[in-house]
Amino acid sequence: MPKEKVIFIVGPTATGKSEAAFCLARKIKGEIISCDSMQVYRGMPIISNQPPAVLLKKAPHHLLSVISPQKEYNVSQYRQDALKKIKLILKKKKTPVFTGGTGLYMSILVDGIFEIKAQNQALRKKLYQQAQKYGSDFLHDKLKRVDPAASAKIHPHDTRRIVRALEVFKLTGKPISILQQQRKGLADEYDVRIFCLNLARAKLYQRIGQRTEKMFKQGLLKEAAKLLKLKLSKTSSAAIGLKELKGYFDGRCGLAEAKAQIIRNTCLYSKRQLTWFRKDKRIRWINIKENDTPKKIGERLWKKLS
RNA sequence: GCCGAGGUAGCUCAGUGGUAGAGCGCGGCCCUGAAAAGGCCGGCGUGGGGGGUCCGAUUCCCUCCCUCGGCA
Repeated sequence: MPKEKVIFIVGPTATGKSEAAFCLARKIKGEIISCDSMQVYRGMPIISNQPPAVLLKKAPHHLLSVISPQKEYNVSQYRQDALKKIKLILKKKKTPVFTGGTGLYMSILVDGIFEIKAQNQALRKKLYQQAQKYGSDFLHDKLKRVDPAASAKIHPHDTRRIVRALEVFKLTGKPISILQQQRKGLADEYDVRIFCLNLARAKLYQRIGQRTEKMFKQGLLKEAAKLLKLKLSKTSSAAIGLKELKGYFDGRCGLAEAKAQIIRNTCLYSKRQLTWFRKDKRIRWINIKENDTPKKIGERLWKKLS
């Protein structure tokens, strides 16, 4: 029996993934699952650039607007949510079509993550305090003693990963470098196809600028103001646009400057996304041109599936 | 026209008589429970033009050009 297909359409932001995924899903009786760390949040459709309402109406979309922006969310939780959706969709004899730009989410789905629950906010907080007091190198030395492999891999300044590695070790008594080898993902079970949409760099940046303008026209300011009144979680508050507009609302910079910052930070983000995707050799690249319509891109994807 | 300040990286600017740095940008990379986050690497340059002093000038002197502020 042939393996069931699970499709991923990834790529840097502003390449038209949502539309292309929609067109493909239509052709193959697929249902779309978001692979995006921000679109899971409610109340931020503009800032997180969710697919337009027209598309949402015409095809089933999953994992959009499912979490309160006041709540934390993470890869592991995403993975569990996504796995449930896959089963649900396959049961209906339909094909899951993931689309989004969060490289880690994709990779954790495709390749897996270690299942042991090892997270403790209090411990984490304590470790961060230590990092601040004695420096990240201090914690890095500590890690070196319990998990030399991890410490060799993590840069002494990368506080996040050092803290995480120590947290896991303290909670489980096992080195994270060992646990990380225990992973089983979709690739072991399904016929996973990954496509990455891409544009010439200059065009990509140009589109990001255009899209940012569009977001403002759609009511970004209003949405951001509303969000900023809430006590946002660490995760949701990291959305590009929020910190920049907060500066504007607080009178620390003008609107034009805030907008320029949003565009710049989005371009930087898109570059990091590309780095992530480039290293995954399973990805099939779809180079798109300025005037390619979503329908045309959807067709190209469809042809590459068979 | 006169007086003052200044012309150094894509931008904002620092510095030095022994051919130049920082932040941002730009490019590349890493990534296993915050990932739109976090971290690492790379200087990408006819030092406004010309002349002079000097072993040696981006640095000192002269001159021209340009920009900004003040006075006319």
